[in-house]
Amino acid sequence: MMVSNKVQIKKIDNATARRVTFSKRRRGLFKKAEELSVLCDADVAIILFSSNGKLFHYSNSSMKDVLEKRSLHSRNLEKLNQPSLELQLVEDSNYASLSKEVADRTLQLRRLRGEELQGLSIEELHQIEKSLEAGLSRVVARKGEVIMNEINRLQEKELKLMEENDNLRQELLMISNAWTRPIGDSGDDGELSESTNICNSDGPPQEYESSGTSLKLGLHYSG
Amino acid sequence: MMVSNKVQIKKIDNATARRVTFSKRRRGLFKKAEELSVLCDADVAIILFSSNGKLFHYSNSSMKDVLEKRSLHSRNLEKLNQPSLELQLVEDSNYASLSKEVADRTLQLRRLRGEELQGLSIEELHQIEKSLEAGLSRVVARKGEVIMNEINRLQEKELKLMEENDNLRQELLMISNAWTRPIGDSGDDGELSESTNICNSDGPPQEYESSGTSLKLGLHYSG
DNA sequence: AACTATTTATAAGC
DNA sequence: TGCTTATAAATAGTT
Repeated sequence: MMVSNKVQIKKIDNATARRVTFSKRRRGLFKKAEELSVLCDADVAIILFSSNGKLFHYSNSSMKDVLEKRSLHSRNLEKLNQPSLELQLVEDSNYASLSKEVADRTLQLRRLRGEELQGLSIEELHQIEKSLEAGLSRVVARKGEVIMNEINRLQEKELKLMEENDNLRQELLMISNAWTRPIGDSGDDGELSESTNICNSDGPPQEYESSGTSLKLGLHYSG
Repeated sequence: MMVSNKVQIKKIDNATARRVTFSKRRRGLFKKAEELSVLCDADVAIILFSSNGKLFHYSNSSMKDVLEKRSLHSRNLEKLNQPSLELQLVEDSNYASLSKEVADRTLQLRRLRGEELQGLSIEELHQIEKSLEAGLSRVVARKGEVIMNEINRLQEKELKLMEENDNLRQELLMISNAWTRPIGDSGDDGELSESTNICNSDGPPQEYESSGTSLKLGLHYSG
């Protein structure tokens, strides 16, 4: 018995059953909305017309004023080509609540910057102070993380560059050896000491864009 | 495991979990709304802002056309008939920029709370830190002001009350003197020492609502 | 409205 | 994000 088989999602013909289901599901829907707004810190508004044309609505606190003001004294906007009350509600509340959110968040931001504090109680000021301290400690912690990451990255890069330097020095040494018994022509001195301006191991670290380890000097030696 | 114990309906602290739950429950909510509208032939519209300020909405078909066609807003329903295309565009961009502002401020707020910091550079983190420090110092300063004001206010009130006390004591003294040579009738002892339960200068400070300094005891003495 | 068998939603894990 | 699954929650049908 009870919920014997899957409910077909189609219009309920029996008017009484429809009213009952409407009531139950309306409550369920509003409850879900409430939970969503609390759990996820979201703002939600629901406007609902029964098949008899009766209006219901739900909204969590921060949207409440707008919706309620509207639905209570259903404003005397212009009547002509009235796009129906419900749509006005939706549209107006959309825009108005958006405006409200901007204003709200702007005020919060300014207070976090230490502005617009007049009229706040000691307790409220204390709350803001706590919030700032908490945020500050998180930001500082995060900065520390990022800095450590950066340092690690730099250290790794340094290591890599030192390796690369070693490789370069070794290749240079090989070249140097190759030049001591030149095969090709000319001979305007084949002097290449281990300390040249091409690669000075004592100099400051230079910016290598990870150029690989093979030497490309444009010199062609054959050995 | 899984949904092991009853879920607490309170704000989810973990930002990631909150986003996931928001997505899931948003889908659930919209589904419920859809079912309600079909089963019960109702009209329903839902407007939803995530905690990041992002806008979502649902509406069943009979509300949908208008909602979507007019991008769910248009501030000036006061405008006659169909607002011109340009006007709608202006409104749309107004709305869009408003939306953007909400998102923007929301992000700023969250970062000031130490959330959503991933991907920020050291410099950016440093800016936020500076901003928090500046805000904190202003808030703390303001709190100091408010506290000092409160202290001053209390001190002034204390002074005033002490004055009032003095006046009351003096008046009492006068009454006391008056009673030592009674003019009226009877004589059931006119004993009124300086220490009565009417005004005991050694008692704890009492809450006087600044009742002025003249004595109204309902006693009439003639001297 | 209250009750319950059943369906549905969903939190946690991956 | 999407899928899975154990469990909590919603609810259809009946009283």
